[in-house]
Amino acid sequence: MTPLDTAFFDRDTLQVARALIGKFLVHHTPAGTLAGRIVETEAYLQDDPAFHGWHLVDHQTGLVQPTGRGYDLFRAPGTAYVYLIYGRYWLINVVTEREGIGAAVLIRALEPTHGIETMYRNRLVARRDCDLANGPGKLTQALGITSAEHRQDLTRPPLFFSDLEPGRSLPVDVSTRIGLTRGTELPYRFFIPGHPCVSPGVPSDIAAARRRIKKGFRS
DNA sequence: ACGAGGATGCTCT
DNA sequence: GAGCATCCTCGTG
Repeated sequence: MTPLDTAFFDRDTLQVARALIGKFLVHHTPAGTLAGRIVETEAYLQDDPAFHGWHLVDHQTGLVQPTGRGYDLFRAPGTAYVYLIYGRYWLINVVTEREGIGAAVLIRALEPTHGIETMYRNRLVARRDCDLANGPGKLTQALGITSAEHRQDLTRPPLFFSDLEPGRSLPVDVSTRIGLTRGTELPYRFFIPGHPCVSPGVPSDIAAARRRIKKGFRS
């Protein structure tokens, strides 16, 4: 289980988000090794209204205010950015591109492969293996990831990425992202088409279009 | 199957 | 005070 190194994350974020599909997220915990194959990711870029560091950037000059939670997205490639959403769920990103550039990849879904029994204990509502980690809040629950992992170096244990199937190539599709109100038109989501463990969410622009149709608007 | 609504706490977009 | 890169439950069909 060799960790992916800093160089893997120190490059174009869309490339990293695509390359992470099929890699594994591994967490060594006291209860054993918990891991899964990554089947869905999203990229967040410095020049992106959905990016948590967007308000820190002067988009004319490129200068960055080094304050607040969002600044952790400008740290060294391979750093964990873990935050709480809706007061309830932890989401994990890995920071990309060189230090000082703001960008990250959100891990959105895993196919559980190691420590599945422990994951069921971490997620009592799960009925099938794919229910354990088919969403960004679910996979952190399954793998025991919380704010304790925020700003950890993800290029070394206990929490890291690994290529456990070198040479294997999987199909990857692209779409717009899920659960957003801004940046909804950007094609920054990557996933394995038809994979049963991809999250059930609907891309935000498609969801919005459905709501409009239901209210009686025409396209 | 699917949709509506609520939980819950941190950040400031 | 508003908004949020979510998930679960409960209602209806």
